[in-house]
Amino acid sequence: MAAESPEQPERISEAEHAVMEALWQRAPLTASEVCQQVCDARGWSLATVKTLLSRLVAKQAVETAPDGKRFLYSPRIARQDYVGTESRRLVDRLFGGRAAPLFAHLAEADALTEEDIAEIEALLQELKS
Amino acid sequence: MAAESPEQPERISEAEHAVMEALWQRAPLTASEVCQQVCDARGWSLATVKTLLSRLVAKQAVETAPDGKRFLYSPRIARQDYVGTESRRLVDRLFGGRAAPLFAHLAEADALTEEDIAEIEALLQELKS
DNA sequence: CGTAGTCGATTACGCGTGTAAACGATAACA
DNA sequence: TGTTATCGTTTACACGCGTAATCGACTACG
Repeated sequence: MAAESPEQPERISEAEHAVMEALWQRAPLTASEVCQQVCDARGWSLATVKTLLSRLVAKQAVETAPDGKRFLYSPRIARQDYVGTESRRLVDRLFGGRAAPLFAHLAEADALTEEDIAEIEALLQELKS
Repeated sequence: MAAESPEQPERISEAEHAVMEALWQRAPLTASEVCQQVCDARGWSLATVKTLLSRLVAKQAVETAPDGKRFLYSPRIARQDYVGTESRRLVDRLFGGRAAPLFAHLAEADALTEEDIAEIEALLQELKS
């Protein structure tokens, strides 16, 4: 029975998330490659990326595979899942778990493009079928 | 020209947010009253609430008005605004600022109730008019 | 007038996070 | 073979957060 997989995934911080994004986009990557993807944008040094990668490994969000002398890093959790739990968390915290108010907010804040609206409409159609 | 209102509101933490919710629901309140609203649910002591209130005052998210010997606390920022920036932050971070993918996610995760769907549909109608 | 309760303010402390330097092993090159 | 570049690991440190005890002032009751 799957033993006990507490599997309560440790929370990923914002800086760590930036690293995850790099890995989700392309993996496996070496630490240096990750740095190439994110260091400029965030003004980080390679050392910082290394720390973040270690922490992600500790949190079991990333796994390593030896490649000669160095390691290759790959995500262990799917972006889908991360994004899902984070969205859910927000909806729960701010809107009592209801998605409609969130949507209303985005609408009111003009955060919806024409495209968004069209896509959402299409999705609604699917849901109703 | 509105001078420079840095107005870059300091980030409100999750524990602080719980206190804000109490104040948004009813204000002004004394520290003890806030505690009555949240201490049980979060397992906090009055001391904790006081600390959080102080920090919120420091962040200018809450203001105090003397009432005899004690203070009454009221929110200085509107829930609307808080919720708006937090939602936006999430959409930016996880979905590149596009709301449609967020919506798709919620749909896929069955996080949408019938009611949500109906409301969203109604909102869409309004938006299109 | 003293004493107990109540307030806000101050101080505390451990943990996660952001950011990075230092260290030790190893590979590559001269 | 000695030196340099490169890895991953270890250690560091300041700051914000969660959680709270303590302190000094004041009030109200006896």
